[in-house]
Amino acid sequence: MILKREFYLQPTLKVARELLGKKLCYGDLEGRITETEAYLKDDRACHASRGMTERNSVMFGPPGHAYVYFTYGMHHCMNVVTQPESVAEAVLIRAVEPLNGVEEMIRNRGREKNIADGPGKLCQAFGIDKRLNGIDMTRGKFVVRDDGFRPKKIDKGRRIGIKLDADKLWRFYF
DNA sequence: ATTGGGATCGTCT
DNA sequence: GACGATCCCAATA
Repeated sequence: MILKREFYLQPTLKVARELLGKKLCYGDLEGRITETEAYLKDDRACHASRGMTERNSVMFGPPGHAYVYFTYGMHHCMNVVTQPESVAEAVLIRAVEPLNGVEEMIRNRGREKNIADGPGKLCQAFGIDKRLNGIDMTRGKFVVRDDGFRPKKIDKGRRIGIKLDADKLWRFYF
């Protein structure tokens, strides 16, 4: 079943944990989510922490929508917005294990290994870019599904690549 | 196995 | 005008 609005209204740290093991689906491409990071409103590492800008405005919108941004001049990263409108929090999808459409992902990536084991890599593998910024992930062809899979054990650690609030253990993986 | 540098450009100060 | 919620390759140990 497709994850719906209520799922994304739970506390953001809980959403980040519970997204692990769910399936990220974009058309026929599917991958098991294996790593996430939470970004909270009073968190200096969060793009929204210094107010709304054109880039981060989707984070201030309704839950269950995709926040896709472009960074380092060459990579896209994707989040799912959590919390009600005007509460700017989100969960970054950092890695997935390819399940379906692997051949297409390999084509998109131009290599056979390390297909989707990073936030920029999975966006390239799935063909996710700014065109998907702001779209509703509770319906349509870009969604997260629960197929009953549950991770055996979930680990946590520091978030990657940030300077501010780097001590928070808000990265989850299995 | 780990580390360091370069690529590259949209966004924010 | 500076720098990033990154990736890849090459060099090192």
